[in-house]
Amino acid sequence: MTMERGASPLSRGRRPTIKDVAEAAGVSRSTVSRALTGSGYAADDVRERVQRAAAELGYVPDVMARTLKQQISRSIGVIVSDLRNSFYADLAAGANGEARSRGYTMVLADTSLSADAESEAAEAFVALRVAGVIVTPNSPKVSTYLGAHGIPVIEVDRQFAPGVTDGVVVGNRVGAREATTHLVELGHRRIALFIDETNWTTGHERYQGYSEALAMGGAAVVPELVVSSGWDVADSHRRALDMLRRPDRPTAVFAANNVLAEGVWRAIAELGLRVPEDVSLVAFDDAPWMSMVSPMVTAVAQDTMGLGAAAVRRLHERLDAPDGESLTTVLAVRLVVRGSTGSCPALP
Amino acid sequence: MTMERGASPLSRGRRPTIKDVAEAAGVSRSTVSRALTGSGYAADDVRERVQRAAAELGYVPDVMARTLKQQISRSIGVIVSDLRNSFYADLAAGANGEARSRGYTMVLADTSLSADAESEAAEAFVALRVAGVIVTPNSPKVSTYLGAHGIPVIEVDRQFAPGVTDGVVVGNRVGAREATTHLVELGHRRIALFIDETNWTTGHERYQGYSEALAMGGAAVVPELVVSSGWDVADSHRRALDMLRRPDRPTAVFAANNVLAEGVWRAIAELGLRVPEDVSLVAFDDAPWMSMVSPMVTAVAQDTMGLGAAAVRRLHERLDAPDGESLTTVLAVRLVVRGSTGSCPALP
DNA sequence: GATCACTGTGGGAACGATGCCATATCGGTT
DNA sequence: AACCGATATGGCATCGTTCCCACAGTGATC
Repeated sequence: MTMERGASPLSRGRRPTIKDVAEAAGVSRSTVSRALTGSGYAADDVRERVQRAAAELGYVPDVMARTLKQQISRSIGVIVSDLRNSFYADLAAGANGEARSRGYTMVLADTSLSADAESEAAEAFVALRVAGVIVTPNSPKVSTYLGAHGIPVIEVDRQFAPGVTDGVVVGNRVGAREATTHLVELGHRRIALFIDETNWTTGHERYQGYSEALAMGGAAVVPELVVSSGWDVADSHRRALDMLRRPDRPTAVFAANNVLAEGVWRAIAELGLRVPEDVSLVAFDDAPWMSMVSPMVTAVAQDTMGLGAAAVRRLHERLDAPDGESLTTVLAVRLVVRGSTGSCPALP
Repeated sequence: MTMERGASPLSRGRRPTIKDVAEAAGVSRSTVSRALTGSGYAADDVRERVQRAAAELGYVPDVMARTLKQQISRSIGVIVSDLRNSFYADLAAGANGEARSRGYTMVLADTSLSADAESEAAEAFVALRVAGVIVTPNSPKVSTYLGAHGIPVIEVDRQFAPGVTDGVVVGNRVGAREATTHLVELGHRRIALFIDETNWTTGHERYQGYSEALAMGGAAVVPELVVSSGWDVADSHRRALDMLRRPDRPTAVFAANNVLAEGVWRAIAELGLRVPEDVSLVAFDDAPWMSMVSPMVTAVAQDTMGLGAAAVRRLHERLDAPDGESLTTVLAVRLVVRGSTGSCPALP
């Protein structure tokens, strides 16, 4: 960033173009281009003169024009569901860092959980001719649409088209199994599951992990203990209240994402239940608040920034090898045991 | 990779251009442009034919080319300090929503608190020829640089160049005064201030508010109770430990942002102090965790998404009137009294 | 002294879209 | 019959950049 002084040549309306630099340096536009980008011949003295002229004029190449000519974009699109959720914010932060270090800019779209906004964003990215798109998809539509337009897509966190589209996800099944097994080992058998949905991709896998762990503990899935409540604190809060008020309430709850965990936590607090004496809680995704509360919440921690960074890396591999086999990267998760999980109250 | 070479008309590799649409519809490029954008004459049947051809080809206009020709960009740059901090994430979410509703795309740069990254981002935005930039600045440099390049800047949350650059901030002084007055009214006099810095813009104003409230309560600022610890949880945590271990520890703490509040909260928990019996805490910026912990933290709540949205609105006003007087918008804050603040222990 | 390789530079055609201007057609008026 | 305004369309320059190609100069080799 070169700073300009007072009456800079910039301050008069029109932005300097390569032509202005060429005239100032007394060479042709071609030579300026070569001198500044470093591709092709340029005598040392000429190069220096051009660079000085460019600096004096405050010339900054127009990325639009360059991209138009080269037909190669240096920006990536990122579509996330909800920036206000720390998970997506961290994801975006991770993607941003990796993109920056590779000289890419990041165009971000927060869909606020709206399907329309997701499609809109995809269209905008096609129009912008981004090099690729990273998305936490809510349906297969985005990937299909972008794929049809020849834009590489990396599905993150959830993956609707494994084998067709690249993906970067975490070990959902293993993580959910570890979390639930942890509860089983503490003696719990009536373990509730709060989850957004159980049919697709990530939700399905977490449900599988939960169910496997129960089976290994000799218990079965009790349908009334499985709550599918979407991505909504209010709803999960209400349904947690209902469930925890019942006399045959579960002794432990596994909340499959940080939003649902928040609803459950609020319900527990509201009912004055003691954690973990009355009810244990374990969450998938270690949100910041979970280590602020008391007791701290046991959680399956994901390297969320790493997820974003890995997605950008995967995208670049894809750009380098457009026809390579599509790949799903699975990142490890880690169960962080904290105070919110304890022995089942029914047992000694 | 399977996705290419489907049955779609797109899959010839090359993306369809306006020329392809023109040929398919049997008209000229000009006519296509007029028919699709709706500016200028186009017979109904021709318009329809063109639209159908465009739809069939999956034609999406190239924003780059359009922008280059029109010299008017429909994207804005947003520079925030740290997306992982809920404050900045909410700000970005607010800006994104408002931008989307106005048909703008958002290019986001997270500087990770690095000054270099801030400059880099500014440069990238000049190169991208964005319509304007919204920034939570860490120095006056960004605004100066972008201003010199004729790019409108809106400074958000902090403002280094009031009267020169537009700004959108909150009532820092009033908010800090209310927070501190609340403590004073509860009988506190030894009130510590944790703040990032006290010399510029937002930090200075919050310090002023704190100091005014103390004065109104008949107390003076005690330098050793004012901790400037930057944007760093670890540092504020350590210094809070030091301060709260002393026998003459403060009876209340005002943490001037959510990061510092986190450090203080952790220190309080670590020392086993009771809140608010042993020490009261009030924070500036109501982060999500503050209503999850027990007791909940009294905080000065800002409409953070509103801040981002207001910045985008201000930017558009600026674009409509490039030479208008520069303006600083001040958004109201609201003290949310919760359980973390109580009567001073020394008094009855 | 002709040929060649190499260095260095400029001219000009793209890239994909827009929008000014010229032109064409047509019903209606002078 | 000439002219008009309105409607409708195409031709072409243009935005800022890159990069292919032509060309000029310079030594060195045959």
